[in-house]
Amino acid sequence: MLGNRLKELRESNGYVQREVAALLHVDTAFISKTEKGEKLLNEIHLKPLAKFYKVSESELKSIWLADRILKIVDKSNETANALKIVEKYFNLNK
Amino acid sequence: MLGNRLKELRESNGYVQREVAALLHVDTAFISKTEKGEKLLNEIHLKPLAKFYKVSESELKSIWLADRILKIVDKSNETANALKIVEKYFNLNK
DNA sequence: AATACACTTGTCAAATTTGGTCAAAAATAG
DNA sequence: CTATTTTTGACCAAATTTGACAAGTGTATT
Repeated sequence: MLGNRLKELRESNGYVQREVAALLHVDTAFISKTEKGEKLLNEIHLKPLAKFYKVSESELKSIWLADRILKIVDKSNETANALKIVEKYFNLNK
Repeated sequence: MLGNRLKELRESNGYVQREVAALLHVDTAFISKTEKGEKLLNEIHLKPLAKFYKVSESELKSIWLADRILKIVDKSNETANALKIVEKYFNLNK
């Protein structure tokens, strides 16, 4: 999810992975894996990426959080219920 | 969250932590911590607990999942967005 | 076909998290 | 007061995660 978005941003801006890796001071192999959704970026990388691509950090953070949640849930009623519980807990949605 | 529910179930059924600990083959200290929300139970404990208290495993699993999600989110717009993304991903709701 | 660059993949060490234990302290019940 | 229950804190092994490194694949260019 975040991987796809970042790959899209990278390509539409004409960058190669090496440049993103340099920005974040990580290996290009790691960038490859994050774009493929094999690994998740560290939260501290969201801000520099948002600046780099001129998108809101909030957008990236939302997708990043979604990815983390997706790692622990599946498509089930329990998941649907759990999400409702969390929403109610924070009284998000109205 | 799950801790409160389990404590409620335990007390309303007149058990002490030692008995629950025995059921799960763990220390009473650990039960105390899970009831206080300091530690999360392992998923494998949900089934025996559900049987023990005669509630659905699905209920416990939902709350347990919610707890795990709550550990990685906070009350923010990003959280609200992330939950929407996850719902859409699984097309839960509708 | 050789070189060059972009990307991917496998493996691994180090750091972190998870799921507990143990001993002792504190609360509570009898 | 004393016996039982619950809580606390310090610790730990095992599982997971993070990200580096080396080596591989794909594709253009020459």
